Amino acid sequence: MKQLKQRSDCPISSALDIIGDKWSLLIVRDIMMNGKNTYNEFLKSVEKIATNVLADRLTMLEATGIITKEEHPESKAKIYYKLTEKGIDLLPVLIELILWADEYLPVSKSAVAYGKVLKKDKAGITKQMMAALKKANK
Amino acid sequence: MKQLKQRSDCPISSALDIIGDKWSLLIVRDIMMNGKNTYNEFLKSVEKIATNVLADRLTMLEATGIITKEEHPESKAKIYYKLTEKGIDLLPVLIELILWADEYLPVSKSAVAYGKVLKKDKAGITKQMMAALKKANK
DNA sequence: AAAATTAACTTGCTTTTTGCAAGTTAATTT
DNA sequence: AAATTAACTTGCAAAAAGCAAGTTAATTTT
Repeated sequence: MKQLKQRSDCPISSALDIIGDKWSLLIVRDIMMNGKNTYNEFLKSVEKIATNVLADRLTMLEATGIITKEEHPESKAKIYYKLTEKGIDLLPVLIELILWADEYLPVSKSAVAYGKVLKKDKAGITKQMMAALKKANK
Repeated sequence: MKQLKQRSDCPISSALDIIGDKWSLLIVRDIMMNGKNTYNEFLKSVEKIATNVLADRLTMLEATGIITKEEHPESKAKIYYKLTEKGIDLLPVLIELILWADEYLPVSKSAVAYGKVLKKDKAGITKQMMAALKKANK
């Protein structure tokens, strides 16, 4: 696995030591916003993560306490990945990334629309989503 | 240079295509919060970025419109790197990373203290910092 | 005014990470 | 019983990161 070392005690740097890559936050996104919870569901995302990289990221997200592996309620062949509270608390980071991308990068129509809604009541929507995620996670 | 391609039209993915790595946001941080503006100042940061990686990231941050290169006011030997508005608008992302790291990762005492202050009036402090950065940037 | 230093890179090389295709094993479905 | 699905692992090539040393122009020191 990609080794986990802290480059400094700066909070930004420390956060990036864990989630500063192209894939980790997409897995968090898929669980948080796209209702995905299994390896194969993550694999099917449009961004096409490589199988070994996905396995690696899942291991490290679990090791850092962002996700947990659980028994899948419907099948023993599946593993149910879910966010921990630490993982759910990444929501505000994702929200800010969405707002920034929405302002400056070419994104889908639906993302633009969602950005507009978000912008009007960022704090409220974030709070509400966070509460829903935490409630559903119990 | 690291090539820039959009993996999808998802805003989170698109943002990560640009700043989803271990170094880009540290350069933004150094300009935004640590008063650094030159190659050698970036090199001296505690996280110890490699010289070629720094050169690469500066090129790509400029190519994506997050920073600009300007004449240094004091010396022709130096280059003055500054944030664009697009770069300044990454402040909320950095703020959320700080808050998350502050809550879940081992960070410096001063970062913990700053996090507490931030938490009390996130929106207000962000707004004020943003205004100060944009004003200073004119 | 020559020599040393500084600033911003570049180059070459090794190590690490990513990407891709194929293979494995257990559980589930046909 | 055979085929499929789910979650990985393995092997290998390509890309990126890390490290040390070198280059060039500007600036400072002697």
